[in-house]
Amino acid sequence: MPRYDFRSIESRWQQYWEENQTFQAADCVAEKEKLYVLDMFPYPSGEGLHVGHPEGYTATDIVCRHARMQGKNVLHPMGWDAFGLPAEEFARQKNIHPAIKTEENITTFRRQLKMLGFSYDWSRELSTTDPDYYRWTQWIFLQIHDTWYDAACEWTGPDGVTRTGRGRPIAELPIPADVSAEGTAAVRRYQDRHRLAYLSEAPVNWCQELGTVLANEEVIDGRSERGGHPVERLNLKQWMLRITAYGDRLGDELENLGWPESIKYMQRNWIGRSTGAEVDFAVATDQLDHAAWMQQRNESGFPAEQDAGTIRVYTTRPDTLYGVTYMVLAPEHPLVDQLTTADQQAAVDQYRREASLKSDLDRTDLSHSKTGVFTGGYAFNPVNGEKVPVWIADYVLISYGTGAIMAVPGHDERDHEFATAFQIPIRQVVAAAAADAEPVDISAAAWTEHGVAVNSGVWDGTPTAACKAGITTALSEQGVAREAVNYRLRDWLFSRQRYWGEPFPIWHELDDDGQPTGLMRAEPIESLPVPHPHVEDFQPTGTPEPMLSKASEEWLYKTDTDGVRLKRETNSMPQWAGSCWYYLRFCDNKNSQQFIDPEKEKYWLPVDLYIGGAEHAVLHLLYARFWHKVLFDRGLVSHPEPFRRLVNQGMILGENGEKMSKSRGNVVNPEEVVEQRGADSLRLYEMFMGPLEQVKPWQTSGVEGVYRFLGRVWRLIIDDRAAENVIDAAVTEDAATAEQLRMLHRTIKAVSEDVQRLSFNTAISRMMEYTNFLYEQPSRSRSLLEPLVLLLSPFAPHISEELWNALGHTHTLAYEAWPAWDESLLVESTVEIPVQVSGKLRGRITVAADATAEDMQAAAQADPAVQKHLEGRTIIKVIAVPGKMINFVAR
RNA sequence: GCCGGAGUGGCGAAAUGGCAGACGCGCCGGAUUCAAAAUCCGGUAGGGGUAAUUCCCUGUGUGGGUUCGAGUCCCACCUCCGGUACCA
Repeated sequence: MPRYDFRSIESRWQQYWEENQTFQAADCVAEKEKLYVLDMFPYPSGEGLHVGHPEGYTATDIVCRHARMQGKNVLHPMGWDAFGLPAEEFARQKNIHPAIKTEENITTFRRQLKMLGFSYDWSRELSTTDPDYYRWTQWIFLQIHDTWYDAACEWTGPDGVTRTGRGRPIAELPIPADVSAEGTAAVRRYQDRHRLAYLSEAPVNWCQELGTVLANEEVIDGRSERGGHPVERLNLKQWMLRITAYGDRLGDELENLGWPESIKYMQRNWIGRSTGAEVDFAVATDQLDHAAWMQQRNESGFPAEQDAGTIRVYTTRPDTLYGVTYMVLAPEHPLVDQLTTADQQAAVDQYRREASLKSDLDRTDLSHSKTGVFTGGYAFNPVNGEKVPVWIADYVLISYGTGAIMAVPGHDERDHEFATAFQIPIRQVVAAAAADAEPVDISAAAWTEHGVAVNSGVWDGTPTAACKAGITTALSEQGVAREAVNYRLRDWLFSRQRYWGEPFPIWHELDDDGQPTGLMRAEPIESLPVPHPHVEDFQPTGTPEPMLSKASEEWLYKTDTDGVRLKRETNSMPQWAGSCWYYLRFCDNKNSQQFIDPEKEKYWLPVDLYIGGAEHAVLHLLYARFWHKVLFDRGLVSHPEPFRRLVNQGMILGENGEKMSKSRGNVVNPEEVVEQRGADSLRLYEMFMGPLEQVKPWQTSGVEGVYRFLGRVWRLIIDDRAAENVIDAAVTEDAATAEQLRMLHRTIKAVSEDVQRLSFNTAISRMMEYTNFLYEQPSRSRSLLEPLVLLLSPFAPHISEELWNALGHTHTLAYEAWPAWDESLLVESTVEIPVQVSGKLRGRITVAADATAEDMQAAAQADPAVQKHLEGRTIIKVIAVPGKMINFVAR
């Protein structure tokens, strides 16, 4: 019994915390400083917890327990990201309903997390699959659906910052007169085209085997990330979210976030903003007189939409227009047919067929060399009237820019490779700016640096930057170009064909023949949630027809009050949807009137610390920020960013230094560790392994080490030979000595500062050192032990509660004041400092702590060891840092 | 290719430009024990020297540099890990 019996201790305290609701957070406590600390909530897989989960979760738990002891009001919730494909795949194989399997998995996860003693406020638990939760996921979708982006709107938000561009209610969208003249149906279609959630026919990654479309990032080398099934490209009507409208703000507002620079960088890269120009090239035909076309453009100006008979390209290097020797259209480009001549038709058709079979990822695989086909058609270069051949090639993507490029092989690597392969002329139009630079040679490779224009008519000698601006302005005035901004970021493909996802709160109007008219109605907010329909058959439909189309007629159809027949949208939302806003719902998870009470939102948000794996660096974090900004624009949240500080925990590798995986047989099961050494040992070990953010291998013997440490702390206080928890005889009520106090306060300071910095491994080392020190002491004053228990409690809460109790306290230590250190007790009267001679350590002297440089020098020169090294040498210089070190520079 | 991050004992690691290797693992030795486990105490970068020591030399991926002084700052390079990749 008085041995350190973690089994009984841990279950007893977990029960105590639960019964006393120790960690329930009160909302809107004005007199306390709030702290919202969030873990990335897990997908409750059938495998249960792995050791990576407790890593981040322990880190946040330490921060929270520490903060409570500092008197802060702490929000520390947990929930489940429970929609998703694995449960559906399981259902398909075992014919068990995903809802049942999901509930089972959640039960396991909850039990495992409780077993680790995390101080979550479990009353705020939520699952994305709860109707009460997805009701509001659907509601937020309707807010996004009800919003258009007014790029010109200048406004000042509740944060006091003035921005340009705002998501506004669709009712405020100005309707052009010619549209309203066509009637209400035309107006509705016009609005639908401008919503932030819109339907679009687009080539998507369709996986027959999984029975769903996949996001680009879910496709690897032409196969599904999950299961490795083949993926093909299909044109399907899909829901898209207009995240590109927020591209600039998502990029710019990263600036002040306390996030790792690498993550910010990755997000900026993902957004990939570039600036340049759109330029129109007139398609050469027998009838076209280029000079006349230019004249006409000069009068009409640059058309907003690309007009017939012109190829519009996007370029970031308008300064290289004189170097254009050919153009390329994406194979899917609508002008291909028009440009292709009769004798090239067959080759073009075949090339397009081949390209259509490849996914974007196949096409962007750099390993294959450039392919393409000449269309037979030509277009006029607006800067010099040259006729340039137009090709099609799959290195140009229809989904980026205008789907067409002007090719400048002299100054673009891809164009150079292509031109070389097809013997197209390469022309130099940029030269090195510096007079003494080596001449640029573009025969073997493109030269992509900035310099000065050459072979570029009136622009010769103009530096690249000025030339870009100059040509763009000049061509704009002639009506053949305009400045343009492009993003690598695409609109977010938001629909899936899966069963186990949120239904869309959208109805499609049907005509008398039961066919969709293309007009839609939103589900009225008061009838949310659109319930997740029950089905019995989880086999994929085998077609792009979504799984939800297997639902009952009653779910699928209704007649609206005006007599219009309606059919439900049968696509479902992707797994990202639920995780886009869960951090908001934690603040107010039981609210049946609103997705969050504005008062609670103002109080708790933003999240002060968000810890999770780096695998979510881009997608989850970008999507959540996007939703948050839409809600912000619509006045539904008061902060522009959801997560103030972000930390990525490093992956834990197997004992062999490889990634943990079943196939490698190196998976460590946390439940077994808890079984053998207890939750406190697991928590402590995961924090002791190394810096939180670092990738580090598991060492089972390391768990043993921290377990021994906990045993040592236990025996500092408890007499482990007694039958009951009896305080050890060595524990006294005496006053501590000055040295003991110095060690204590040094430890308090170090641990406090380390916790602040999330440097948990060094904090634990400090407590170990202090414990080792106490073992050397002939007697142990209680005043030296109680603070240690408090310092240890965020790391190993169960043993700490037990020891606190044994020391005579009747209440939990969760809200005891965090120990304070007294700086005056830290100073020692004397210090030992190193003495160097010419930079080499030659001795040590002990001097008064406040010794001056002169005192130190005198003491050092009196030291025999130092004297030996100074003998016969001339001291050139003495560097003495009081209290630190002294160095004689001698010759 | 590009962009990050990291290279320190047998291992995980520590170190505001100021005594490299704290703390832990492992290993070695001792105490305790009939014996073992557990526990407690001591040692442990490498090489050399000494009867012994608070002795000497070398050492933080490689090569340069700045500095009285560099694991730490600067330049070049090597290796590993992560991310990303025809975005015009």
